[in-house]
Order: sequence, then structure tokens, then C-alpha cells
Amino acid sequence: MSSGPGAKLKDVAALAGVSVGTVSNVLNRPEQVSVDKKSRVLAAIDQLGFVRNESARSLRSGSTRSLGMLVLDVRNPFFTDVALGAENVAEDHKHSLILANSAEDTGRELAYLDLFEQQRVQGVLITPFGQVLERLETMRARGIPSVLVDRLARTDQFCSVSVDDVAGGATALTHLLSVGSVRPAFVGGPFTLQQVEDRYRGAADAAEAAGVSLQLFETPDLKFERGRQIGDLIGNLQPDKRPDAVFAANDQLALGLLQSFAANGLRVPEDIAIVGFDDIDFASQSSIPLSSISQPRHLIGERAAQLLFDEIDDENGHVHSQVVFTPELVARQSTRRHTPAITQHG
Amino acid sequence: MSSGPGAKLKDVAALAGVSVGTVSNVLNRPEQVSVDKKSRVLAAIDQLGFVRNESARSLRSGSTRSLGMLVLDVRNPFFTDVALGAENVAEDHKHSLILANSAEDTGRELAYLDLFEQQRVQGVLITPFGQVLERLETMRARGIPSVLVDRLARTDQFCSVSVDDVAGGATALTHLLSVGSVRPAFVGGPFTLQQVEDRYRGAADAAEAAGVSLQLFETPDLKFERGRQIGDLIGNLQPDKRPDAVFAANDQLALGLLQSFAANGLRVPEDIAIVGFDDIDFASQSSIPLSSISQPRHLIGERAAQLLFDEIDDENGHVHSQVVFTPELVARQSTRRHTPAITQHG
DNA sequence: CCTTTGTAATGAATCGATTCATTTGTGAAC
DNA sequence: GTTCACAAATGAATCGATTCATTACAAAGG
Repeated sequence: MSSGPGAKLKDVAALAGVSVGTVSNVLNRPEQVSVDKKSRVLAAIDQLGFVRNESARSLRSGSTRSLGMLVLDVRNPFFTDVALGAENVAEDHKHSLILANSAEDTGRELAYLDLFEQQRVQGVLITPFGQVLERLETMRARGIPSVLVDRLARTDQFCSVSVDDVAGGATALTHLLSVGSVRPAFVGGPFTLQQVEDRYRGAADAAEAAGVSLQLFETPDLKFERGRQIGDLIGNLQPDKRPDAVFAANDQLALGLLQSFAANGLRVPEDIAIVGFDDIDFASQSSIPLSSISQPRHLIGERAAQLLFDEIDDENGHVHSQVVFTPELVARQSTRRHTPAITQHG
Repeated sequence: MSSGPGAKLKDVAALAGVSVGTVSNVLNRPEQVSVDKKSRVLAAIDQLGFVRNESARSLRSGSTRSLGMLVLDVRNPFFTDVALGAENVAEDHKHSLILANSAEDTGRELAYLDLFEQQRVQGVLITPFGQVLERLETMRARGIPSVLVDRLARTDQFCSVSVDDVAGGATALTHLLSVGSVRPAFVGGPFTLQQVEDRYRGAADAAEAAGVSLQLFETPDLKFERGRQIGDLIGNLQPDKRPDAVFAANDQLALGLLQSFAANGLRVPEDIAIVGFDDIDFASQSSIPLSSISQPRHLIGERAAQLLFDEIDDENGHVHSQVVFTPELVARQSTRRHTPAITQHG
């Protein structure tokens, strides 16, 4: 198990007194090797500290045991959770997952796709940022299939795993109404983001169905700071013109609103209720625990990886499918119904 | 730029009417190739959609352009930030970074080290969990050096990049005293974690130097839930026996405390001040922004990668060094001095 | 005109494991 | 005793790029 650097298959074979083919068989088809030779080989491997050279293995065998995964932001726990789900499945298939970060940068996105191709990964999980579908098609033509994650494939050329943002938006707004809101508002943007668009549409439709109008605060991004800014704006409105509940397009914005309201002396949920989207860890860890719409992150990663292996293993018979999960409400204190009889202190 | 799968160097050479050696030169030493042949080769590459096979490249050249990085928890933004810093440096060296997650599991840790060895990465950045130093030594003997991240190397056999937790602890406690605390407490554990031990020691020493006693609430882990639990415990103490300020060993704990205090009607910082450690994003995004001790995460990753390349590039002349950063206080509302004259509302 | 020098280009050998057609060995069946 | 079937083991060919010793050619110098 110790010894000098660079022992190779040949050395192991020599020490064990067998052929290189046999050593390779011990590694790859142990059931075809007699017990005594197998143990001699294993002993030799141990003694020499032999580590198989993966480059050589995959060059000859034509298959790397790895998948590539390209996400928009590794710092975002949503994506790391999805990645962990995918990694679980990859592990079951004895593959490893190479995680890369496009950081919402077209150049980086293409560079990593190049890298994945050079590494000859068996398949790619990707949340696309730029216009890469065509590129992904040519990659598939060259034998590297891909699955879209957190994006609905509009064509039937791809498998995809996503979440029904329209339904999520509807759920959020219905919840606000159910806890007594009569002047709800939506905070989020830009509407060029499909997910923002969908979440808003779901909420707007639900409001209309209930005969309530939905106020709109459009933002250029979904960041915390922006939430604080909009929160200050809302806090300065006359109490009778101020929304009594807010649906924020994601939790970052919602946390920004929450901080601003706390600073401006607005009570949550008594003066104004808040529901976010994503249910990141910190939603539940906020001083006033934040209600949110939760996506099955781990499951998204798992399903995506399963679909990918499905295509890898059955190149021809595979039919693409679109998996759409319905997100669920997690109600917490930020939308607790305010019962006037019992004034809450906490 | 498109076309069928699997074009190889040989095909490119044939199409361009040159030898394979020349094509390889275009890829690796373009300055040694005449302009016209170079352009013909590039045209052929484009036409065939040739993508170089990285396995073959690294098998022959004996060098993979990649580093391995093994962290305790990819979900923790601290580690992703460190990884991004390391990735920047790797990129400058035209290397890619393979990020893996030991998830504080000895088995996974060893499995990934195996994987890195098989992949023949050029070097490893690691925050060790189990007893792997010996293993890392044999890896180095086989040509794969490593640098310890967020851990001080006790031997001079390794480079390491870490943070002075003792100093950080002292800073935290001194700060609490400076904003008027007379009954400070420390929350954290287990003390088998070096970092907890160090942070406590720093704080305890600072307290002693100031002639103040430091109350200790020891915890079996550093998670949010635990913080809430301890928070409830503290909240139930008699006001005159209750600490007037808490230093939490990390921000997760601190956020748990914060939530508990809010729920129990304790005002922060008026009734009790809180300072955390790590300065994660959500420290500043909490309803009551949390003071914290900030570590230069990005810089830690950069320095670690630089040290690693230093050893990779200069195998022999390299001398190991220990880089220790001093963390800095970021004071926010959770430790704002309470001036009795002006009662704060926000 | 011959030699020298230097730049471009060539292509066979090579990296280390896997594969597979072939050989060896063993026991059963006739 | 010969044949057959089957399992175990062999080792040469192979994957696709890189490397490097060698060749080709042109320009410069004498």
C-alpha cells in the first residue's frame, strides 16, 4: 500500500506473476478470474500502491465515467442542492459529476461546454444561460446528450426537468388571500426572465379569479438590495394605499423586504404579510420565519440525472420527456393570519 | 464548424494536407508553424468540428490540466467562495478545478482522494476531515502535492492557508466589551473542532485581560437549530443572570439565537447583543443585520491555489509556508451600542 | 558553387490501460 | 483414449494525441 511513484499495470503483472490482461480483468471483470490469482494480483496492487491511470482507461475504453453539470451560480444553494441530487444518482451509476459555474456569462458557458467535450463526459446537465440549444444539439450528434435543468424545453429535442412556476405563483397568491389580504402586491423582475414572468402570471390570474387587483412593483433584478429598496418605497406609502401583503419573486427579494420593513417599524405579518419563492435555508432561519414556495431541489437533480442516464444507456430507443414538478407552499410566520383578538408579541 | 462525430487529429491532418505532427503543433506550439499551414489546419479543424481528446492528450503528455479541491460542504457559501477564488487562479494557469464534497464523511473523503489520484490531477486543495495527512504524504511522494485550506498545518510538511481564529475570537469579544457588555457569553462547540477551540480561547483570553468573566454555553454542533435551542435557554434566564451579549462560534448559531430572541421578545441589541463568525451573506441580510467576524474567503482560495502551483511548478526548490490571515470585524446593528438617551425603534 | 545555419515539417515511437481472438488446461461425456 | 465444452489466462493490437529525432528546404556566407 505504499512505495514509489508510478507503478503501472505491467509492474503489477510482473510482481504477481500473471499477464497484464489478467490484472486488467481483476480490475474490470473480477468474476472471470480464479481466486488465487485474484488475491495475488490484489496483493501486488497493494504492495506497489498501484493507482490506475484514468486517462489511459478512458482513452482505450472510449468512455469516461463522468457527467458534466453547468449551473448559473454555484454560490446559490438552490443549484448546489440540485447538484447534490444529481451526484447521488451519478454515484449509483459509478460516475462522477464535474460541477462548473457559468456565472451567467456566455463566454464561460461556452468555454465549459468545450471543456466537457474535450473531457468526453458521457452527458451534460445544464441550466442554459445564453443561446446554447443549437450547440447542445451538435454535442448530442457527437455522442454527448444533455438534459435541461430548471428550464422547460420548448422543443421535444431535449429532456428537461423544471418547476411549474405559474402554479407556484398561483399558490402564493391564493395563500395571501386566504390569510386575509385584500390589497396584495407582486415584487419582482425583469419580466424577460421566464420564471419571473410565469410566477407573476400565476399570481395575477389567481388574483383576477378572486376579483382582487394585484399591484405590481417591477424590479430590474432579484437581489437582496433591490428588495430593501422596494421595501423602503412601500414603507413610505400611506397606510391606506400600502399593500397588506407581498409576493416576492424570490426569497432574496423577500428577505430584503423583511429587513426594510423591520427597519421602518412595519410589523410582519400584522401590517404586511410576505411570501417568497425558493424556500432557501435562510427563509426558515430569518428572525421572522419567511413563508415561501418550495421546489424539490434534490429531486430535480435526481430526475435530471436519471433522464440523462436513460439517454446515455439507450441512445436509440430513448424518447425525450419533460418533467414538471409542482412547487409547494411552506407557510411560516411571515404570513400567519392576524387574529385581532390575540395580539402577537413575538 | 459542424459535421459528424469523432473527427481525430489524423482526419484533420488528412484534410489539411499536412502531417499529424503539424496539426499537433498548431494546437500546442502555434508559433512554430508557418502562417499558411496554420490557417489551413484551423480551417480543417473548424470544418470537421474536431475536438481534441483530453484523455489522449494527458496520457501522452503525462499532465492533466486540472486541480482537485475537496471541501467539507459545498452547500456552505464559505467553501464555494474559497473555491471560486482558487478557480480564478487555476484559470490563469489554464487549469480547471474539480470540486468535490467530502460532506464531513471519512469514506467520501478517501474515495475522492482516490478519484483525484486516478485522474492524475496536478495537485489537491483540501480541508481535511479525517486523518488524511499521511495519505496526502504518499500522494505527494507519487507526484501529487497538496495544500491545506482553512486548516493550519502543524507540521512543516505542508503549505496551508488559514485564518487566525484566536485573533478573531479576541476581536469579537473586545468588540462586545467596547459596546458596553459586562456579562458576555460564548456559544459554540464541540471543542474538538480546532476552530471552535481557538475562537473560544481568543475570546476567553480577551475577557480575562479585561477582568470580565466569560460565560460558556457549549454545543454539540454549530447548526442553526442548536442556536435556537440555546437561545430559548438564555431567554428563560432571569434578566439579571442573563448574558447581555453573546459571541457565537459561527453565523448559523448566531442566526438561531437571533430568531429565538425575536420569538421570546428579547430585543437585539438593547437587551442582548450578538456577534457571529464567518460573515456569510445572510448575516447582513437578517432583519436585524448581524455583526460578524469576516474571513477573506476569496483570498484564501487564491493564496492556496498559488501555493499549490508554486509547488507544482518547482517541485524541488519549493519550501512550504503557512499563510495565516487575520479576520476582521464587521460591525452591524446586532451590536450597535445602546445609548439609553435615544431609544431605538427599528 | 559549396557549406553552414536555421526554420518548418515529418512520422514513427510512445503514454498505460483495455480488448479480444487465441491458447492452455480441466473435467465430463462417450 | 479421444473428443468436446468450458473456464481461465494470455499478449498483441489498439485508443488518439504528443514528442522528438530526423529530413527538407531556403537563405546567408565564404
